[in-house]
Amino acid sequence: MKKPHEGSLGSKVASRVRDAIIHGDIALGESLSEDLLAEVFSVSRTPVREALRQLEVQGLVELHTKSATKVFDPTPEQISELCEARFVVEHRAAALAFAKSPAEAGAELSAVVDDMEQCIKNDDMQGYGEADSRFHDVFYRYCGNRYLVSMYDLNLAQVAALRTNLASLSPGEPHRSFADHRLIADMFSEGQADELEETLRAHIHRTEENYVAALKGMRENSEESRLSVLKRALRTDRPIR
Amino acid sequence: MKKPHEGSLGSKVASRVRDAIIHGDIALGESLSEDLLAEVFSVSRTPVREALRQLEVQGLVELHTKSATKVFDPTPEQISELCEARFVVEHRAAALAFAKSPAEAGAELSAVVDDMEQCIKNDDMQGYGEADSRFHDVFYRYCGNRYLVSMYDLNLAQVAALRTNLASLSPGEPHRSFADHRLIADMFSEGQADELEETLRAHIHRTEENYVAALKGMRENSEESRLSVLKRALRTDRPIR
DNA sequence: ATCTCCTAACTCGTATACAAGATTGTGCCA
DNA sequence: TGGCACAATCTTGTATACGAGTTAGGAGAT
Repeated sequence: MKKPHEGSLGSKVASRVRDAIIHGDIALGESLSEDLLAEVFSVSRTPVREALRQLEVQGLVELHTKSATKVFDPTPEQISELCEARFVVEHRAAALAFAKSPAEAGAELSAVVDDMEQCIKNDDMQGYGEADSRFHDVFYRYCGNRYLVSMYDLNLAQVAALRTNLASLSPGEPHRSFADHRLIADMFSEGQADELEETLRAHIHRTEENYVAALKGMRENSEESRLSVLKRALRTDRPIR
Repeated sequence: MKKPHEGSLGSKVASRVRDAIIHGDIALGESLSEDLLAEVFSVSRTPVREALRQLEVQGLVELHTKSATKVFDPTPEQISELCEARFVVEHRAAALAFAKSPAEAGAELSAVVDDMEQCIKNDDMQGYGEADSRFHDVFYRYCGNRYLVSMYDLNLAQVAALRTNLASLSPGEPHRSFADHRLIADMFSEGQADELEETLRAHIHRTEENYVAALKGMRENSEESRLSVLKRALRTDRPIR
């Protein structure tokens, strides 16, 4: 009795497309098509459809009947709502994680912050972004509530996509972001729940402001062949099976 | 440019199966099959698969590769986690609803509570359950955050299913539940945020205890023909299209 | 030159067929 | 009688074909 559809082609396609969106290889707002994706990955439309449904749940694409499906393209209001919802769930996850496994979770947080410091020294922005994801992931791995985890999954991918697509446009980052994370990790280790909540709120709120600000300065798209763009973006040289 | 897949067969099938699970026509833990559902609804497996994927997201069914898909069958721990997550999101939604539309939301809450009172007088348990759903729904319709709404959707159906499948076994209900709702509606109208949070927490916590207690007393299933059970449960006399 | 309408291409929705893994029951053997 | 192996059956995964709605672009008229 195995778990859901882990090894299915649909999940593999979903992963590839998700990564491409998160890494900015596919632009926000770009329109996709099931036929095109099927051709690119050399699979039929069936797993592609399943993949797009998964991505829709995570808010990465918008499906329209009998019309193109488009990569999500958030408005400023949407970003605010996303960050608000994220804070609501995450501060509770952090509290639960501290209640259940303060030592282990605290150690992991510190370790991730150290990684972040290294990435900043090496000017490795992608590495920093991934460390950022791992940082917040710690709360959910130790919170012990599968429903909070699935709620987090609802906006996890969107947050990651916004980070790589917009954060790079914010001057002063990631140094202020890094200071936040260091602070949060320390407060967690010392069990300062109230201070942690406030710092987490401030951190996510600053993130929100950065994204909204960066959003005001993005238009034009490259006018290249759709197929070739996707082939490069999705790295089809690495076969999906 | 129409919205997602509202009118699709997949969504219709999902609705029907969801209602059947919520109303207790399909037992918790029962195993389904795509072929069977397709036959019952006179559609192909394709929309059935899509429906099951939707229900999986809402936690109503569990999919297993190359094996049966089963209706969810929560453990006590799972119920606790469900209620915890629900409270986290809902108390925030309530706060946002009050901040945005205190008058309208308050009026709707009071109206729903009046409906509840009528249902109790008429001993209409199903009506009471639906009113219960509408009550909590008010917070989300006025909270103005689409992400909180989608988070709520993650456990909305499960909560409804637990209510009809387990709540009837709890003596003293729904009178205590009704008192909670009246209290919450009043506190909301008066803007007593802190008291509302505590009452909401107590309400959901009592709900949790009722479900967990009721869960300890449910085994055996009727041994009827699977197909005929489903045909009756899903009310195939009402064609799906 | 511009606007309108119509057609052709494109997109998703559904049905069907085939393939592969999982389950279950049965019969053989110890 | 108990356990094990095997095969028939059931389940889901994937591919393909067809249909219906949408969109975009071009031809024609003004």
